[in-house]
Amino acid sequence: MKRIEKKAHLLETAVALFNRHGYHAAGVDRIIAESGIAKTTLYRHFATKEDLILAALRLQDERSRDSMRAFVDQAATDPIEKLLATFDYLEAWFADRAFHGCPFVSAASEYGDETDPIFHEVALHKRLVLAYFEELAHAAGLADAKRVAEIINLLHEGAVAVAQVTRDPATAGRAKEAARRLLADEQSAFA
Amino acid sequence: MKRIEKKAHLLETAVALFNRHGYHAAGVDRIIAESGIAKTTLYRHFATKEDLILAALRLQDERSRDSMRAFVDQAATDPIEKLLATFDYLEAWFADRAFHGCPFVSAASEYGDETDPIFHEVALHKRLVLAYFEELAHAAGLADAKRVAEIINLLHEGAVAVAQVTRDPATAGRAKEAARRLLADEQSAFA
DNA sequence: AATTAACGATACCGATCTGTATCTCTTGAC
DNA sequence: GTCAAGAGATACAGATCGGTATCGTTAATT
Repeated sequence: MKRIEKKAHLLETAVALFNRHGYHAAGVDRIIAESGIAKTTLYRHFATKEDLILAALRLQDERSRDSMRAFVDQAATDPIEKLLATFDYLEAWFADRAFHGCPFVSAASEYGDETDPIFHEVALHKRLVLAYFEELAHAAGLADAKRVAEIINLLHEGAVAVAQVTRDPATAGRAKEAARRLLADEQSAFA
Repeated sequence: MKRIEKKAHLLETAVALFNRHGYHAAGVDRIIAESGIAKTTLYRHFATKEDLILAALRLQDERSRDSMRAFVDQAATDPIEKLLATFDYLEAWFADRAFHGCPFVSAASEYGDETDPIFHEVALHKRLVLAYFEELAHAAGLADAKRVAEIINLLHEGAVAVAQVTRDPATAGRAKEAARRLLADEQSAFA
């Protein structure tokens, strides 16, 4: 395994353990044991555990937003349908055995101080996701794209939190139905 | 301070520290240091840290459901207005400096194993809150009270998650507006 | 008032935490 | 082929984790 592959493998292992056990509970020793890579190597790539957490969050930020976009693009062309398709993306995520809630919300729970770099990274991710919803709402020609995006975002976050506890992927479908009705309202208001 | 007061003080301190720093990060040593009570005393009242966490969750379960009910009862008499008033309760919660997200969702993040007693306690709380919404929806004479309750619940959880990161109490108002429109739909469907 | 039993503060236990120092080995350049 | 430089594994360091044993003190009962 090459140097860069080790770094990637380390990150993947860290992401999995952070998501399953939380950021404090998943220790560096556990991550290196699971990945089979030496601790020295880990600390060569990541100066501190905080750096590792930040890298794990950044990786998941890019990956999740890219894959949601890809999923949505192949699911629909109409912007309104794209907004609704984001909930199908959620449903697939919830059905994954590795789903244990939103890793960003979990990070915000464990590092809730607003001055913490980890909290900052979480806030950044959430802003980017919201911006994506707003982009879709704007493309749909909705009058108040920002407000619509916030509502879609609320339903997303709610679905994730509910599914985290109920472990029921159908939660996404209920959020989608609510979104559909709210979007219909928005459209008819300016028909 | 009497024995029972010490136990209560210990619990209050634990609740505050768990919410601010998370369940793993808030160690027993920190809790006793902050409360000024001996470790022996803590372990006389709570066999393990897990017991303390469970007690903290149960306390917050009772307290939060009781206070939400009290808030709602003094805010409105009509069941639909009561459902909407739950969002005003959220707004007041978000505005509290001690707000750091839902302590139950945070617990589920750190103890995500479905066999964990802590996870079980979280699931119980969430079921009870949902049952309250369903009770209100039923009292409102809505056809599908269960589905309505689930939607209200989605908006609640979403508002909490969003407010945890944005620290914006107005989030509750946006969720309330969405709820109002969805409830109007429900009512007009059977008008 | 004497005795007993429970309680609280301190010191300590082994395990685990993040992070580092050491020492060996591999690998690439000349 | 030789030497140098960087990477890996191991052992360890200091701090903190959850939990306990010891011991002094308080408080209730007879």
